[in-house]
Amino acid sequence: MSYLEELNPIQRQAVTTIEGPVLVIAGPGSGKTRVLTYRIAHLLQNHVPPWEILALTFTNKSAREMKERIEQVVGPSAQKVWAGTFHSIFARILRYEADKIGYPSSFSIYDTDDTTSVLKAIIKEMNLDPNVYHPSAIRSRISMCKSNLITPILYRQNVDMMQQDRAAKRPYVVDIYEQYIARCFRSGAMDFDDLLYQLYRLFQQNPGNVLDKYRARFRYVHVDEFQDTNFLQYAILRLLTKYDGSPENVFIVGDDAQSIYAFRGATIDNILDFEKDYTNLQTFKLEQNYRSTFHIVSAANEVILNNRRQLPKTIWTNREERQKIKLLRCLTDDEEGRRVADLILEHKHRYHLPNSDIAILYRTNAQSRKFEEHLRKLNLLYRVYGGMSFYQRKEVKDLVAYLRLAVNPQDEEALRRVINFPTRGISDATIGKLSAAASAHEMTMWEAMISVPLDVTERAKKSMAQFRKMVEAWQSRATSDSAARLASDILRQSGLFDFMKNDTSPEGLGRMENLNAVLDAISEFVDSNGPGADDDTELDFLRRPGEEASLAAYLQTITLLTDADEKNDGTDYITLMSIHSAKGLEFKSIFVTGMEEGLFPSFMSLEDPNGLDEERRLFYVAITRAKEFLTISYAQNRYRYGQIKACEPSRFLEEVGTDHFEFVGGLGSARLNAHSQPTMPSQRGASVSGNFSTPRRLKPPPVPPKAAANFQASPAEYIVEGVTVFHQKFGEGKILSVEGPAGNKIATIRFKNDDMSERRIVLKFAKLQVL
DNA sequence: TGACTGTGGGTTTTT
DNA sequence: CCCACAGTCA
Repeated sequence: MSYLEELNPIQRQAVTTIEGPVLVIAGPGSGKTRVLTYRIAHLLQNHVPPWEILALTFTNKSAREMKERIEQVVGPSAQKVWAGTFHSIFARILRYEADKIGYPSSFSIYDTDDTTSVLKAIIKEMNLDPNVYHPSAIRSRISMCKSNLITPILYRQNVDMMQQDRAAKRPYVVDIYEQYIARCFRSGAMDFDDLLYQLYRLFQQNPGNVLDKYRARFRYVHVDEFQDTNFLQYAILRLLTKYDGSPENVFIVGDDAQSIYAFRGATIDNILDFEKDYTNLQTFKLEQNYRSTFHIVSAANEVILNNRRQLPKTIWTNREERQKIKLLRCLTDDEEGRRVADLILEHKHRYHLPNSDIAILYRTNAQSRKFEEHLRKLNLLYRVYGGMSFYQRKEVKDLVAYLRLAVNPQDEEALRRVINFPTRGISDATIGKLSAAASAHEMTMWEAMISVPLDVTERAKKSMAQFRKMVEAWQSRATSDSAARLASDILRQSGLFDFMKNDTSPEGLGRMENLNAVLDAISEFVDSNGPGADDDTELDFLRRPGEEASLAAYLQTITLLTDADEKNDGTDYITLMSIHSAKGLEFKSIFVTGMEEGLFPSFMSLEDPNGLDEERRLFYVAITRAKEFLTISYAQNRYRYGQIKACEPSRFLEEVGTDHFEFVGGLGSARLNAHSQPTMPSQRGASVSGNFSTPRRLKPPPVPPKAAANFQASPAEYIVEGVTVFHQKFGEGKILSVEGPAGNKIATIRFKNDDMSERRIVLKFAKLQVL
């Protein structure tokens, strides 16, 4: 029982309370994951069979980590615990039970792009204006409905919602919603919300007593990050664990202060409801922070105090004081990028940090570019998360669409995607007729292709017949043949391979590589999930041999992956990600960037106190990711929509006591100007340093006095081709080239407001400041 | 059919 | 500024 000794008394109590409902309120860095994993390990040690244990998380990554850590304590039986994301576990259950609610077990999963594209098609068919019925806005409204169990019928009965739609001049949203549901169903497809919603329906309707089966099976249920669950997720949890005679072994872990998904329907009410619904509840509060040093923990406490509603708790640490929080004031977003990169380099040397100890966090993904630029200049390796995942790339989606079609030909989105790609003589006009026929008969395009005679050319008919034959051939092999072989045949027979192989550009080769990577991934998937992967299947009624290795299972898995789930190849890189994706992670050195009003907090939230509180929690999450070094930066001017805009420092900075900050030297190295008297006056608000021409001003003064006051020459090594510099006499200019030996370099510069087109300037003498 | 151009619109966060 | 999309041309 040595693992119990690694826990503090409260943690140990929580872990060893194995009967009845348990709520663990866990502050950042308080050993939340440890408690969760050790609790499961403890169950296993006490002879609870692994398949009776369910653990639900939000990301694949945390599920994987959890499994690994359980395995370290109890060995391989950990792999049989049902640990995964809500979406992936539910997809798996739905795969087994699909027929009970009228879906094929090989149902497709529509990702956000698929969903949007279905909505676009519906909007178009209904002759509605896509500028009014903005597809992505409709998508989020539908998503909101599903997450709150609002069916189209309830929608129509809901006076408020109907009123909202009328007020927004889009009274037909509910009709789109209805159409959308019908289409998805016909196509044998579920979107992300359906994976929860349809499971709820299944459980609620309980055909064949299916719910009782799962109740009996999952006797120990765990939920991580409970503060991020939405109404629907909680409803499912309740169905599963709250009933007459239930042992109510529900173990939930969360922190209201880290709730950052309210915008997606997560609600703190779930924690409060949990206390009401499970009356035997035992609550444990983990308040000791083992992660971060003093200034970081204190700053976090001070900030979160400004939120209105929260469960009372105080996070404390007995880790030593160490570093203060570095605060970087930068003139522009570009300078922010440069200085963060510089600081990282310096940091690495001074403290011998590997790249993997460092992360740059930001509010919006678009901010990554500046950092990438400057990290590249310093030859620092980095990886950006939150971009397009592997499976979202066009070529991969194309191949996957073919695979989806082989498994489920009703999949309309897949069909649309590939029916004429690569081109096979089925024109847009033909596709339009096919689609219209399908709608008219309330069937899928695939069905229409089979049974509705179309008024098209013989050539088009022939092409369609050929296409059909090809897909049918794959379809007949989909369940019997090896997924890997089938996929490889599909790549060739579809014409994708031939289409791609002609492209020998570097990008083309990369795309080809990606396709091969999909094939490899399928082989690997089959190997690790195939028959024999599990030796006591008969005890685990959900594991049917072979089923888990099917092509359908693979396709359903990959749609739920994000780029955070891609394997890293062991290289040592700096992490760049949004704060949202950093939730649950920790790094020795964290940079929280872009701390400006309107950016963080986001301008979308400025009007709304709840929104602001959520932004504040997000800031709380951001700074508590840091173990030892925390650097916070903001820019006074930032490009937005291609134009430079003056920015105020974020209000959140004022909420941290100045004694936790160290103001770092550099160009804008005054104190935080919002609440202490700036040592350099006139850096606020609209007084954009004049070296940027504001769009409305026709002729900016040639030597803006304010910029001159702030002028600080940059070292010669920063002056390289392509950078923008400021010269005290000539103003803003761009470096066209740099030549000559080190120490005696000459730069060719084009200044914006200068009669001469170019000037050659000897760097040794000239004072230039990189902007 | 594909490649190119202009324009219009948009930035919050994600399974 | 950056992207997606519609429309035009070869």
